Amino acid sequence: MESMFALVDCNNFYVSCERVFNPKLAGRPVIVLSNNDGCAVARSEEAKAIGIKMGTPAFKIRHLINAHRVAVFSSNYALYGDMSQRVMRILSRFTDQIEIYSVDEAFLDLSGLHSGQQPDTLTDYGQQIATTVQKWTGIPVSVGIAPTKTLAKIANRMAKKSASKNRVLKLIDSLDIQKALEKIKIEDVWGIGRQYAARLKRYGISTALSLSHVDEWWIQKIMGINGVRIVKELRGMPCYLLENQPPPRKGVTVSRTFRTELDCFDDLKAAITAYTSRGAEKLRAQGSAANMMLIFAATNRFKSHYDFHTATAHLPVPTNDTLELLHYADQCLRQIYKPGILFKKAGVIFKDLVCESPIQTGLFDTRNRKRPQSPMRSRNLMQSIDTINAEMGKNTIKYAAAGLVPDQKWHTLSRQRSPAYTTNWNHLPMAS
DNA sequence: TCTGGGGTCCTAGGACCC
DNA sequence: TCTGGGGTCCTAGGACCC
Repeated sequence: MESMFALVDCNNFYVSCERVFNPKLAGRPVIVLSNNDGCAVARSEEAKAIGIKMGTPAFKIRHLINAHRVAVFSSNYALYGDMSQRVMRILSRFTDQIEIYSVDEAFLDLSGLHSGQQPDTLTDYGQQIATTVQKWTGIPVSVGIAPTKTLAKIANRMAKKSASKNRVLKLIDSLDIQKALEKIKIEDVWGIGRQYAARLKRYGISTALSLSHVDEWWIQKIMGINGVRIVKELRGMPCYLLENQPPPRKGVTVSRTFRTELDCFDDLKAAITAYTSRGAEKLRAQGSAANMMLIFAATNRFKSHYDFHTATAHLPVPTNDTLELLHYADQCLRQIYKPGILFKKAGVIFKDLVCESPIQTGLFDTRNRKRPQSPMRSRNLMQSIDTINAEMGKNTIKYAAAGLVPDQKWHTLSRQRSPAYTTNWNHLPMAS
């Protein structure tokens, strides 16, 4: 059976989420900023049109924001995460052959639909998907349909640019594919970033079409096996399959930039405590336990002198117990902290993850001497805390070392966060 | 003054073993 | 003590993604 993929991608996702609950934003330039109100990470079409580029720091576009009355939002991950789930649930009604690729994109396997159908079946189906998502969530999406994921990415890109209201585009006939590849710049091909684009251009390869014609041996030398896969995919031979059930993550990271520089141990410790607890929650949520943890703290990377300090702890037994992890986090932090250094960012990384159950208790496990709790009791405690925090809101229960004062120096800054419309009863929008 | 966060895969090279 | 080749495992770094 011939393969056929659809890539469904939400348009300007974070901005669209804000617009759903704030209709006055329609037609206006709107941007959403990264953590700490740092960089523009989502832009409405109007914001793109006045020259706001992806990833630009907010302070560098202050003049554009003022001149064009741009609506600016801090990022609101509770809202975007919830809207993402709604979109994905709707897509799942169309097929169970779905791969949730990111917060705002999913691949659908439509090969069953493709074989022996009327010529327009696929386009109609794409329209139906786009219309349903828009109607039920208010989020506009584009749909690209093609025989490989790489071509579906390209089809999606072209669908977004098309002026028509229904943004669905299929690339199936080889002549259509040729014409499309000719228009796509090499750096816009999925898997070709800045470095490879520059290198390929030096060899005169500047469009997706010319990339599709290169010799496989040659591209293997330049880009390794992934280069070969990209070339084949551009020719219509699928190398990347639908990943229906994603494997558990191989590592878990929690890190943040602080709103100001910190040199006080207690502030840094409060931050690391919060990140460690959050990381442990993530481990438990995916049923993993860590063999190793790494704590890092860094100075401001935009200053002339940059320091990046790390310390690692190998855990005696794989664990996802917050109290135990906090114990090692503290040890690590004491290794890297030095008075007088101005830290701007810190984080925790859990690696060498294993499946959490059954808990393997090593023959020489001395954990019970250091930590009076039995593994079973701690597991029940962690479960209770996770349940309470899930039902009553994040940080209903937290660790005292993370600090009890609401507004701390290490917290991220978000001056213009919209309400949590869909996940907090107190923030429900009012009809007036 | 002000510059995000969290992932993946691949490859080359060194250590080690037989 | 000298000599050779080949396999595996691990790690760091580089590239990419959203």
